[in-house]
Formats: sequence, C-alpha cells, structure tokens
Amino acid sequence: MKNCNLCLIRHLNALKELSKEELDFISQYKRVQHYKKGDQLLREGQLTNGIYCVMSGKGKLTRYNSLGKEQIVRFIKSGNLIGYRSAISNEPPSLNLTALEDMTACFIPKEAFEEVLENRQFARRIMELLSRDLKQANLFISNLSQHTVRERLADTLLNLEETFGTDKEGNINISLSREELSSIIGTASESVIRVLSALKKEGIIYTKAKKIKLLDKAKLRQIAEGILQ
Amino acid sequence: MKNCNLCLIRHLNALKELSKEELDFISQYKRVQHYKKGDQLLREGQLTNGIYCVMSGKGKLTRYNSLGKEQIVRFIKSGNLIGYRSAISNEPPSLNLTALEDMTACFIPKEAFEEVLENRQFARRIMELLSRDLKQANLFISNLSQHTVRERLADTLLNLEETFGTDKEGNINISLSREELSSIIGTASESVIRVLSALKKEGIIYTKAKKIKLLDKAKLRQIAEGILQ
DNA sequence: TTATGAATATGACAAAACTCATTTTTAGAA
DNA sequence: TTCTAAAAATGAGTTTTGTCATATTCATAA
Repeated sequence: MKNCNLCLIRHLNALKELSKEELDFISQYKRVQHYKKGDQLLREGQLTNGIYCVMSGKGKLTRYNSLGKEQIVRFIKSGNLIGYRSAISNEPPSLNLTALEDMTACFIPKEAFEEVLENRQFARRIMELLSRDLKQANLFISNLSQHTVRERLADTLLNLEETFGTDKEGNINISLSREELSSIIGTASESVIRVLSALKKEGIIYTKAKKIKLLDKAKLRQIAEGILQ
Repeated sequence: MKNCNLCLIRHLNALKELSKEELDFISQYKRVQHYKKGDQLLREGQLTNGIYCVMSGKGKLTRYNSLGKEQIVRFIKSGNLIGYRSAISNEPPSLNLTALEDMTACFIPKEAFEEVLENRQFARRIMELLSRDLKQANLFISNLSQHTVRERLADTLLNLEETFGTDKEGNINISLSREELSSIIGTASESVIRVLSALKKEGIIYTKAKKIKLLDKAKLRQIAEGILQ
C-alpha cells in the first residue's frame, strides 16, 4: 500500500482526521515494514524516530524490571497507533514492543508526525488517545494492587476476550504462554497454571493447550470483582 | 487574585504558554476556591465541568475498589493542573481528588479551557502532561506487581521525598497516616507498620509519629530495586 | 514415526502477607 | 492538664503466593 488514502486501517485511529493532502504528505515518508513473531519494534530506552500504525498482527508492550523479569503493560492489535507518547515527550520509548505474531506496521517518521500534529482535529484525537491510555493504566493499577491472583486472572481473561474477540470455536483469539499470562498479572507462572486448572475444574473456563474459552463469564466477572470466591 | 496574568503559579504548568489576552479571557471565567483538609474537589464518576489549577496545599488522587478500599493513584501539589484528562475525553473524572491539607485552587470552566486549547503551544503542553502522567502510570504498574511490600515502601518513601521535599529537620514534607501509606502501595496497614519499624531499627529511616526522615537513601534505593534485602 | 527440548502441570515446602486480637501511643477535645 | 477516641504497634495464627523439584504433555524437527 503506497498511499495512506487507499488504506482503510486509518479509520481505526487518529489518522482518520487527516485531509487527503495530509495523507499524501505522510505517504511520501512512511515505510511499510514486516516483522516476524518475536521481533522487537520498539526497545526501552532506544530512540525511535517515529510512530507506528499497526496494519496486521498482535503485539505486547512490556517492561523489564531490575531483575530482568518481564511485565506486560498492554497489548497491541491492528489499527493501533504506537509510539506517540515518546514522540510527543521527545524521549526514547519507555516500553518494549514485541510482535506476538507476524506483523505489518507502517513507520511514520517523527518529522512527518509533528507536521500533521499541526492539524487541530488530529492533535485532539491524539490527546484523546493519551487520555484513554492513562485511564486504562490507572484502572490497571488499582486492579493489580488490591486483588488476589485468582481475581486478577479472571479480570485478565475477560479483558483479553474483549480486546481480541473469539475464534469460531469460541476461544479467546490470542495465543499466550502461561508465562506471558503470569507477566500480565505479575505473578509466578505456576500460580497462573494452578488457577487456570482450578477454573477449568469448576467449569468456568475450558482450556486446551494455549486455547482458552470462557464458559461462564458472569461468574468470571464476579470473581474478578471479589464478590465471588 | 483576580487576574491570572498576576499569578505566578501559572509558570509551574501549561498555563504559562498562554498570551496576555488568553489569560485575561480565562480570568473572566475562573473562580478561586478554598477547601478544608478532607474536602473532595473531584468525585469519581461525578461530572465536573472544568479543570483546577492548584494554588496551595496538597491532595491525593484516589480510586475505590469494589470492596470500598481506597487506592492512592497519585499526589497533587501546588502548581499542578488537574482534571484535563477527563475534560479532554469528555467524561466524568475516573478518580477522586481529596485535600490532604487546606487547599486553594482555581476552577476553570471547561468552555474556557476548550477555548484556550486552540492555542497550539498550550495544547502541546497538555499533550506533554498527559504523556508524562502515562509514563509515570506505566512505571507504577511494573513497580507494583513485581516487588515485595518492603521494596515498594522503600520506593514510595523516595518518591514522596522527591515530590514534596523535606522540612527544616529533614522530614518528608507530607503528613500521611500509615493507612494512607498502605493504600499507595496496595497492602495492609499492619504490613506498612511492620516494615517501617524494621527500617527504623536498621537505621535506614527515622520516624516520629507521622514524621518520616530518610537517613540512608542509597540503601533505600537498593532495597527498592531488589538488589539489597 | 520417534526423539528432543520446551511448556505445562503437580506436589512439597518456604516465605510473604493478611487477618484478628490486643496493647501502646498519639492527637485533640473538654 | 486529663480524658477519649483514633492511630500505631505488636503478636499469633492463617492464607496466599512463591520456589524448587519433578513428572507429564506438547510441538516440532529429524
């Protein structure tokens, strides 16, 4: 896809606010990039002179703590715009972006981004994105600190289904290892495995290898909120 | 203070980007408000049609979980601009703002805020504020989930001193109950009390009622990072 | 197909944190 | 000042979670 005017993905994010001319302008500078599962698009602390518009594939935003353990902060899917936070504050990214599947993303150099940021509608959308991210992050904070592993896992499963939807069999449409699940909620992988087993035994979820299917979402919601054991 | 042009507090935040005329404009609509310790300026979910510029006093931004337990998300001090996140995304605030001391804050109605948001420099500053808040929130997320109570408390004490400075005796310049400290790091107040006692016994901090003084910040930093027990 | 290493699962034990009960201290009112 | 209620501190026992060892299953290459 050479010209962003022909690309429908833009309607999923702030780029939809841009005029035909502005999109032509961006098209001149953007580069379509392909990534393999496991590739890193952004690396914590390592300057990236631009932002990404994700065309296809899924990814994870992570941070490593001082002991080298990974913490998943957020997930990325097609339509998402990435890297505007560090572009705006003019500093290296504070998170890593790793592809969870093969991924295609358009790289838009910072200068081109800054240029179209002059468009008020666009700037306004970016502010709204930042606001939404911030609200989400604050929600995440209160979830993390005041809930048990079981409650946080229930919450995480519901969020994952909401974000990525389900396949035809009804399984959550993303493939994560138990290790990755544990680094979302900040616990040991053994704890996640134990809780998943328990939820399966109770008939609340069904698991088959990395496939997870939510059978009783109402109960899961109650568990997430600490109402139900 | 009738006119914002005469107010020096604005130099501490995004309002410094505004022209004389824009400040005159805001001055017409803004209201100076006084609050007592314990008063709530913002209430989660309850629409507030404007933003605040804090003139004096300290406050806390909190959320209550489904069991009614308070979680402190961030602290507020003079110079801070509050409420722009919910103003921008056009929704009720997602956090509560409670005064920790007597407080004075200027209320700027949303319409006036939206008007001056047309100023690109100002809008850019607001974006930078949102970016900084988001980065902080992400940092907080990784700190919370992968550290022990002792590590998180060490980190919190350092952050509090950095944010609020020290008084002439060298105590951290904010008065928090053990209960409040525990709701920053998301733990039971007894756990905070025990760890504070231990740190005192080890000579790393000094405490006298609500006064806390950091005696060995280097060690505290190592504890916070999990390098030192 | 089998072989191999990685991921998942499970058990046993240890460490961390929570809860509840009780005592001590503190801050503020009378 | 004394009194009183709230906050802080401490101890004991329980629950949750983490760690480590080991077994089992799974995925993939040969």
